[in-house]
Amino acid sequence: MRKKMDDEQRRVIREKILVCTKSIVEEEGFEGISIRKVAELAGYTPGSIYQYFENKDVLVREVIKEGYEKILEAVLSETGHSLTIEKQIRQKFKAYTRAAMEMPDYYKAVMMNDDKAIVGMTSVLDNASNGAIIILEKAIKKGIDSNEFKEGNPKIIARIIWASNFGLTMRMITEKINDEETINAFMDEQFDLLFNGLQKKERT
Amino acid sequence: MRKKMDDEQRRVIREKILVCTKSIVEEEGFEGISIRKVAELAGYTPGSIYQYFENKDVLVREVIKEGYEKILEAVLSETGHSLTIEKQIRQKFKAYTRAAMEMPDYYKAVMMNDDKAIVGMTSVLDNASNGAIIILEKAIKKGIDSNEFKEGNPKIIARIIWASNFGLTMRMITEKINDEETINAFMDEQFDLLFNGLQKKERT
DNA sequence: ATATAAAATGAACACTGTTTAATTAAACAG
DNA sequence: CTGTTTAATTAAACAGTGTTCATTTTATAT
Repeated sequence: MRKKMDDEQRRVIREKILVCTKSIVEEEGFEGISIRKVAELAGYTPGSIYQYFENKDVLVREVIKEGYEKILEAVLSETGHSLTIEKQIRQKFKAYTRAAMEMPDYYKAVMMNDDKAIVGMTSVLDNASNGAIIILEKAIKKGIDSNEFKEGNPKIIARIIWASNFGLTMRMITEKINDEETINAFMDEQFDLLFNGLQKKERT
Repeated sequence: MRKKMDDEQRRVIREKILVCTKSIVEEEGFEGISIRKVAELAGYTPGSIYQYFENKDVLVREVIKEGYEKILEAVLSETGHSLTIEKQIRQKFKAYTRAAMEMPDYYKAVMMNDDKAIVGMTSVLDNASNGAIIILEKAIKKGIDSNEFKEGNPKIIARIIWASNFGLTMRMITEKINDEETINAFMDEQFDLLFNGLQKKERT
């Protein structure tokens, strides 16, 4: 009797299917994914794909997840430990945005999808112990406690900064703004506004 | 010989098709739109739809456009002329966001679509003589000229505020935040940050 | 070599957008 | 009222989609 594939064999085939799907995304975007195309590229018939992925959604979700993880890696590999906390945050966000704009399809897919499983992925940022949001939240709390920042809920403020950054990134992607200088100008101005807004000062 | 339909007759039928499409969107979202469903609802066969709309994209684009116009109306109908400029802007943005969150599918469709014809629609906001962005831009220019706001490019700052608002709105839609109080808290905090950041003051 | 179970296939189903030949319907002339 | 003409509508087909499942192929243990 034919032996059941072990987990490693299955993993290899799943990986091959994922790689083929990603290559389709690179050439035709997420809309271009079709089970038949994936199958042909992987050297299978369409039906076989279902032996490795429950359905198309699961396959696509996996591809999105792996793409987004690459974007997140850009944040984590950006250390800049010698700078002030504000500059650290700024650099991390900029690294994140730069990575997102290099994989716009993936960024869009993960940020816009209201599929529960994918919304959950975005909150990786919120939950991961060293995720950008947590670092940001702690820095803000520190600033408030030391009376440097104005009063406010650090959790809410952190999320607003993150959402604001997302909005600008998304608009730059949608409007196909590619010029590195323009991108930098927009991002710097946004952080200037937001961080300046955090300072504790009376309004004139 | 059968007379050609006049423009009014065609308009009426187009309108009927649009109404049917919108009713599908309301029940199943934009993904639910299919020419066959639209045709059946409108009392036609699929082929006939193509007499009134070049293709599905054109039909969908028209539906998106009309939906977004409704969102924009909310901004325009929000007068609040007795308040300060900052409060006017704040109120307009809040009206816009509230309208967008009541028609999330349409807002999402218009803001996320990189289809040239639809990106053009979003710049209605930029171009319309009394669009939110222009008002914002003028107010910012005034603040800078009167030495009240810090130095900066009003066009860029206006776009950043708009993009930041979009980001927060989109995240609240995606994360299905429905509580009116929470929505208000997030929006107010965002404007506090951004407008406070605009003030001309030395950083401590 | 053969039996057995797992993997892979191929065909089918129900759907999609779109095109086009054929049909139906309406308005005019005689 | 009867053709004729022409526009509106339809029905059928095409190529594509995701998915399922009976059938076939394949690899292994006996």
